[in-house]
Amino acid sequence: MNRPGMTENLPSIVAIREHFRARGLRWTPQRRQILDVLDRTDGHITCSELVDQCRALDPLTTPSTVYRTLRVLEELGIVRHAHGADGREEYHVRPAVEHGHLHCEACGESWEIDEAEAEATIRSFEERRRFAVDLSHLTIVGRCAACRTAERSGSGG
Amino acid sequence: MNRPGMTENLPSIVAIREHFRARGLRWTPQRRQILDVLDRTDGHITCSELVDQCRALDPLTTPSTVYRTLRVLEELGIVRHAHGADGREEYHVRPAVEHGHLHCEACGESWEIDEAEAEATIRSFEERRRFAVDLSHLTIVGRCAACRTAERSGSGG
DNA sequence: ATTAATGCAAACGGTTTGCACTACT
DNA sequence: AGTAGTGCAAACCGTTTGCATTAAT
Repeated sequence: MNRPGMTENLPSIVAIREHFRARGLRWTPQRRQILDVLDRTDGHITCSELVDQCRALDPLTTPSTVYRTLRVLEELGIVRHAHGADGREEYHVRPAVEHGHLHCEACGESWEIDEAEAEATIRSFEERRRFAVDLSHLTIVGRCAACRTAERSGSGG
Repeated sequence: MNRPGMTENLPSIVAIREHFRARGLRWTPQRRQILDVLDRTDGHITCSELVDQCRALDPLTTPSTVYRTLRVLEELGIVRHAHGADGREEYHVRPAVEHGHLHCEACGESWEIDEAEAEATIRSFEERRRFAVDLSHLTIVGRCAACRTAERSGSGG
């Protein structure tokens, strides 16, 4: 999560505002609000989480506005969406470095996969198939070390 | 796709019927029909595709029955579900060998990834994180060789 | 006869849309 | 003033559920 006043994941709000205006898009309080929430978001967020968090700041927040804004932000390249392990739409705050996710199907925890970590994967598909893996869309599901250990010791449930 | 009379992906229908009965579950024409469609399916199928195909055989097919049967089949270990690149539920006909999918975000085509092909991926996460990749749940999204070539020659969209 | 499974129709949750209104530019 | 964006409510799509009925055992 970004520290207040620091934008690690997002270009500065000011830069984004200019980005909007340059395209003839308007800068509204709702959009600003959404960007504020995204700026505080670490990694990814689902649409409904975003709606909820915006509602915490402004109870009048409407889902349709959030969804529409998200689409605009994606067109501008500021966020990207992918589908999480449960099939829901997840928006990634566009990170300085693209990354994927590792998701444990036992405990539900997830972790980021950076390019270094995905290197073997990316390279193997590049070499075998000339297939360019989209790291930001990569979600690898399986079982994490902790859960595997727990399974081994616990009663096999 | 299986040739008629050959069941490569599924245990034989007879075996499955016994599987059902052994558990006190009932063998109905609807279930048989669903299994027939699954048996002809190569790799994976979405629920609605399955409903459609069943309807082609029997127009009276009801979605709820299909969804419910799919859940039972998953409990019996006969199929597995995952989420495709678009977030929809996809059922994999349980294959002799588990596999994942490679999905091209440009042309929408997809291919199977067998264990040999996923080896680098599986091993790298095992080694770095002790994370056991669930190959049958793996969907790697990116751009295939053909689309990359097309992009290079065509007008950069 | 027993009780699991079906079919229907309604509910559901996430997402999208049409439209009149608001407000940024 | 002009037009993009908002808010609302209704539509939508895939999926799930409750319940009375049907049918496999």
